[in-house]
Amino acid sequence: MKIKCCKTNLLAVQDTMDILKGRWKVQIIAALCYDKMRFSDLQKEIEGISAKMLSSELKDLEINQLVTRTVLSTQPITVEYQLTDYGQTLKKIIEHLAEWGVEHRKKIIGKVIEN
Amino acid sequence: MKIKCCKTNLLAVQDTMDILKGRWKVQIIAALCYDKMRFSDLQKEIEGISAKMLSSELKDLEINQLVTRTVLSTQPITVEYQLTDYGQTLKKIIEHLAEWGVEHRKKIIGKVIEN
DNA sequence: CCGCATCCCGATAGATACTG
DNA sequence: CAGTATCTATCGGGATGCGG
Repeated sequence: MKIKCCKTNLLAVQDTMDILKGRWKVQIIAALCYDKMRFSDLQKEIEGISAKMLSSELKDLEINQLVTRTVLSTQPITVEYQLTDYGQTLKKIIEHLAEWGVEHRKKIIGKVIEN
Repeated sequence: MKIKCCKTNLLAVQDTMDILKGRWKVQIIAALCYDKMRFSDLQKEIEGISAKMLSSELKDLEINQLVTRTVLSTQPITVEYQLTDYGQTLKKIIEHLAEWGVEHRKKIIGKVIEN
């Protein structure tokens, strides 16, 4: 598909960003990319996130049908989150973001060494 | 490059998102993807952005070496912005975001029609 | 273990007016 | 035309405590 530079595409980009907005959503999706995870494991995996934010961000993602929430009748209760098929369609984007981030960090480190 | 689900990659993703964060940066880059543009044209192209935001977001992008700023000695003065080669490396990501946004909108519209 | 409720603060960004 | 300055409203998100 050919993307042209016009308002339609600016809006399309914005639609996507609206769903991924906030400090944590992309990281949550990235963490779920390769496996379902429990709430507490997600919180360990994602450095610095509070339970409140994890909970509310997951709810947003659930509303947008990117993740499913499964309550397990363990004692005490545990909850598993997992990407939906639809959520999986974001995987490629996440991978690109990660690759770019890695390259960017290299570039920054290179600069630091130069000086 | 193989991306694994580990903290390193969550951080890499976050590095990228930090650079693209805020309501407007991605749209600005998208607008500049296929041509350099003047300040006023950018403001027309990007629905709803104020001069203040456009100015400060462009400054951030310039600091991160994603765009260049060129003052033309016209009367009155005009300023052109254009993606750097480094900024161009974000083009693929933007395209993916746009494609996903288009698909997502289709999905949403489908839902609306269903109900 | 999971997650909601409340309180609170700093960052973000909109409106408006002004300048070289 | 391309910004800057100021003022304000809003929002993200941290801390803490409670409840199922």
